[in-house]
Amino acid sequence: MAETARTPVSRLRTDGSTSDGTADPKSRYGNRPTMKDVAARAGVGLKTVSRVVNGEPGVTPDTERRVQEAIEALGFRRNDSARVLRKGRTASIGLVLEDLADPFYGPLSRAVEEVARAHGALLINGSSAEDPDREQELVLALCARRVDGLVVIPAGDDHRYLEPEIAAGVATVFVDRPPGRIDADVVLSDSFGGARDGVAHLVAHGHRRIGFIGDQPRIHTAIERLRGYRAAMAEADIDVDESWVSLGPTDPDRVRRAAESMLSGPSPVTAVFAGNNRVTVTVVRVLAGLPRPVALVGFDDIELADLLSPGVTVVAQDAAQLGRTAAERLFRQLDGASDAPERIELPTRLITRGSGELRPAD
Amino acid sequence: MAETARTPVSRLRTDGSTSDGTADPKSRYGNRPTMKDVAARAGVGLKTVSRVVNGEPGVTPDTERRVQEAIEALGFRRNDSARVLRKGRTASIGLVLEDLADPFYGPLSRAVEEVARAHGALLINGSSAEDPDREQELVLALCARRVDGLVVIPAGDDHRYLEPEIAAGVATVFVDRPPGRIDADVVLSDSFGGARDGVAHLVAHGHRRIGFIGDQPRIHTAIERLRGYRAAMAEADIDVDESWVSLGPTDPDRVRRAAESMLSGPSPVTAVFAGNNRVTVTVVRVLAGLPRPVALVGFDDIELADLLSPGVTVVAQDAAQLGRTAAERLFRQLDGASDAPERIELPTRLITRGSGELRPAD
DNA sequence: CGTGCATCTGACAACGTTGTCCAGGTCCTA
DNA sequence: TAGGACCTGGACAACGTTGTCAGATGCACG
Repeated sequence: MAETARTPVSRLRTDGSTSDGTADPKSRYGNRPTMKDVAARAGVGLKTVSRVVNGEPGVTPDTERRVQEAIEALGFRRNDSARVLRKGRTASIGLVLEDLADPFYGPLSRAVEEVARAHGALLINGSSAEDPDREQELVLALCARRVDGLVVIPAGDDHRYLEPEIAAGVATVFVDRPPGRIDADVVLSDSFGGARDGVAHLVAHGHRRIGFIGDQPRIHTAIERLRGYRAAMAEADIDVDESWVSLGPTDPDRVRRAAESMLSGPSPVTAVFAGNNRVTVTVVRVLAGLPRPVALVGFDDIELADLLSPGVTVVAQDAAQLGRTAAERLFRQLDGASDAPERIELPTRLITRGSGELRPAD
Repeated sequence: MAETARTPVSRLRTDGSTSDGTADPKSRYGNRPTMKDVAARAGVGLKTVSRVVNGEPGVTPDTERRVQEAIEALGFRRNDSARVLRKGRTASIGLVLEDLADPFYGPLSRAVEEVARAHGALLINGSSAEDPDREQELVLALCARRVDGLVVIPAGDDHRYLEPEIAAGVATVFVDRPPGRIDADVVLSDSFGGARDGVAHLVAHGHRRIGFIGDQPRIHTAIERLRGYRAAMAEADIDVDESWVSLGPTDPDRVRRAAESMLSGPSPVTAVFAGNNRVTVTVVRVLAGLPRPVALVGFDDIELADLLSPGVTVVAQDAAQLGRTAAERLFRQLDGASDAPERIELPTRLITRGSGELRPAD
């Protein structure tokens, strides 16, 4: 077997090999019955079975019944691989996102699935874990499986590798972040505006020393939200002390250190803007351990935010709507619409619950 | 096109038809280059291209280079449908669960994906929305796509329709709930024991009138947890007043009504055991609006549970571990292990945070 | 009773890939 | 230099399905 793949085409194992190294094309375990078997058993021709299976007209009820019986008896199930080979479309779409376990992506994924289902398609998804190589590997594996379309939440910033795919007719829509170095449909939330509104909200409640904790700077939403933060600060004529700003991975340890650092020192912040749901959760934990109240506004809504005290004020984006919009756009492409690539931006919504309305202590 | 599918084989649309009803097998949009095209361009034979693409030995470096160049130039991507047809394995597994957007299933799904990835396989998933017909439709669609294996969180209670598939060698593992009327591997959490421990915890803190709000009675985990509740009550010699028990859909309205009903009336409960994460969240909301404290223990951990006041005491199950265990079992089947079907039960863990330690008010 | 038409059925090729097998070439050794 | 071993490359069939097209069957009518 291929110990090292010499080509970038796909690193996924699709040969019949098992882990112990045997490769036996014949013993494709269990040898399923084919239409030929059904035809033989029913005493009809191959094509007649095909007609019955696909509900095509031109089969007498009696013949159809015989075929159905044979199908039942043999446990026949049409092989869609062969069908796809013949017909060209797979009725499946791919979704590549960062992490299915993140509460932001679950609803997004589900929304994409629902739209796909409405169009008779299945969803194949993969998590890139924020790794550009893994994103590309996944996307190409999906293309090798000839998905009809792709919904991609990019991890990388160069998607030229998708050019041949798009040229070959694979419908493609990016979500949450724009693609890099190619032109394609993209559906975004208004990260800039949302962050600006959130920070302005803190300013309106008297804060001037406001911290910003965001995701890694190579992530588009992170820099957009930071831009929104800076815009709101500039509009309020506040000079941003760079010790108030922290971008980086969103694991609890890093966020905790960032928060603790900007909450102490010479000019401690009196309010924090958290750049996404994971950051918000960690910041809530940090603030809960402090003696003095610190204001907080987070990007992304989080479950139970209303039941904390104070409730967590957030800039909410509609993950499901994001997914739905992208998927609908995708199927419009598949239905032959050939509009120019479009950038759709969905509004965010400030939900005030208390934490953003705290006044500065000093 | 098929206006009504006459067969249950698959209702998904895999013909090349577009929504406007045209069907054109030729115009399988974009006509991708094939190995034949690559071979022609590189001036070599078909099989030589195949060898290069698959990293097989027996190609001179010079020839390989020419082939690689042709692949690059044409944007060739191997068609895995054809490959699957030839080789038998698809290197993909299916996951059918209730709802990807549920925070319990996200991590589970991700864990399955990680194991699949380690085995070089992709994950196709579908949400059954707790509808047995939809579950079957999804499973059969996955089988038609010839997934190598299936991880199923059952919605229905009769899985005999899977018999031909399993006989044909489709590896199958059930998770979270056992299959109905067939024998297969299943990975469960200890719902009975977990619920019993949780309720015993409430009893130990002096409660005798304890409510139980759970999922619909056709769901295995719901009745197991109810059984655990009854066992703990029996061990404490408490007669259960049936007005304390409520099973049904877990939408907020129904749960809210159930909670309010058992919290009022002639013998109001002083504590509630919530049957899953969705129920817990709603009950927390209801209790937050009450003047007097009511004790609560929930099945499933929920995010931020520690930051509420009081913190929510839960019986935690490890969703990721559930998924991981199931997927590993699946790939053991695929690697040829032919053990008898097994039932694996993972332990739960009581996490005390305050809400379960409240003493009854009366 | 033969012709024409409508309806139903089946033989065959093709989709793109991989496994088998053989041809032709190179290189080494006797 | 002849013979063999070895290496590289290509022709061909097969995987299971569907589209095309022609053949078979049945029936009505002249």
